Amino acid sequence: MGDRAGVTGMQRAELARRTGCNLETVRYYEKVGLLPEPPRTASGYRSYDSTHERRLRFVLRARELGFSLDEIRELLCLVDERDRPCAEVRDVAAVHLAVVRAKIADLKRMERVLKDVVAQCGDGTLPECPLIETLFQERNAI
Amino acid sequence: MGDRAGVTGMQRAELARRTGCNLETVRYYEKVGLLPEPPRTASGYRSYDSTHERRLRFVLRARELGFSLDEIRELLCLVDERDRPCAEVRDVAAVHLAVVRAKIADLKRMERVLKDVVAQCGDGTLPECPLIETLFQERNAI
DNA sequence: TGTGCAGTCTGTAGCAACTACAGGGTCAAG
DNA sequence: CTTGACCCTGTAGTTGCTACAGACTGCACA
Repeated sequence: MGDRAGVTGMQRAELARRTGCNLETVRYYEKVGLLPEPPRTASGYRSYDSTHERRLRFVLRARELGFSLDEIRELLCLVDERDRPCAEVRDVAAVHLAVVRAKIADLKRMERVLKDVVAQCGDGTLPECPLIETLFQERNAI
Repeated sequence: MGDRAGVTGMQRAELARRTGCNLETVRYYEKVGLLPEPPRTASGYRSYDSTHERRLRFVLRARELGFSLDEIRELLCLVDERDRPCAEVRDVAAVHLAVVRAKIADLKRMERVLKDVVAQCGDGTLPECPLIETLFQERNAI
């Protein structure tokens, strides 16, 4: 409970711990404009609160879903505008979904070829390795 | 035919053109030790032949299959050793296959979530965007 | 009051795997 | 003899972090 509501005065390490984010990455996200610059204590230490935590969780979650930092920046703009961003957000996600699917297709092609050649190698006692032979063949023959 | 047998005295641009490799990448592969340093003309121009082309094709093809440059270096060592590398080559490929499969699994998880939230957004007229809400939720809830 | 240690700050350098210049040299055609 | 296309080198940029070095702060314990 106390863990969820209105926390203030967090230092970087605590924010990182609470979100599971790497310590340095927090500062990096601030540098590239994904997190707002937090207020500072008298001695210059960053002082985070729940809004920072919420925003960082958003970024981390979007990264888990494979969004690039540019895409996340775009999403955050839409979130901030609050105008009726649902259609635009959906479009960003749909584009990203297409990219993810293309990557899956790529990897599946790789997987198929690799599985085949590994199988052809059998117990590895062949004099001419079929895998090596495959790799010396033309590209685009996949 | 003339395109396949014993070509000599190729310049970088021709090697790149023949293999479909980016011009700068040829030099990069040489720098990181994936291609041997070719002989030079009197004025210092690189002069490639079919063996370079063959090796470059190997590298490019392995890259297409997602092997890292380190893995390719390892494969090329095994190719050069020629001792009976089939078993070792198969092991390198098997490890890589596992990595590829893990990536596919990752991307499929992303795809599932993205597909769901995009569908939830429907025609994009909802006041509270379900995609945004999802992104603000806990991590590891995928 | 001192001292030690953990935390924070900044800037910068490193990783993969390229890609793209800038600023010069070379070479063949017209 | 000039023009343009090629070649050379080294270095800087890309993406998304991660890890340091060197200095400062802040708190507990003796």
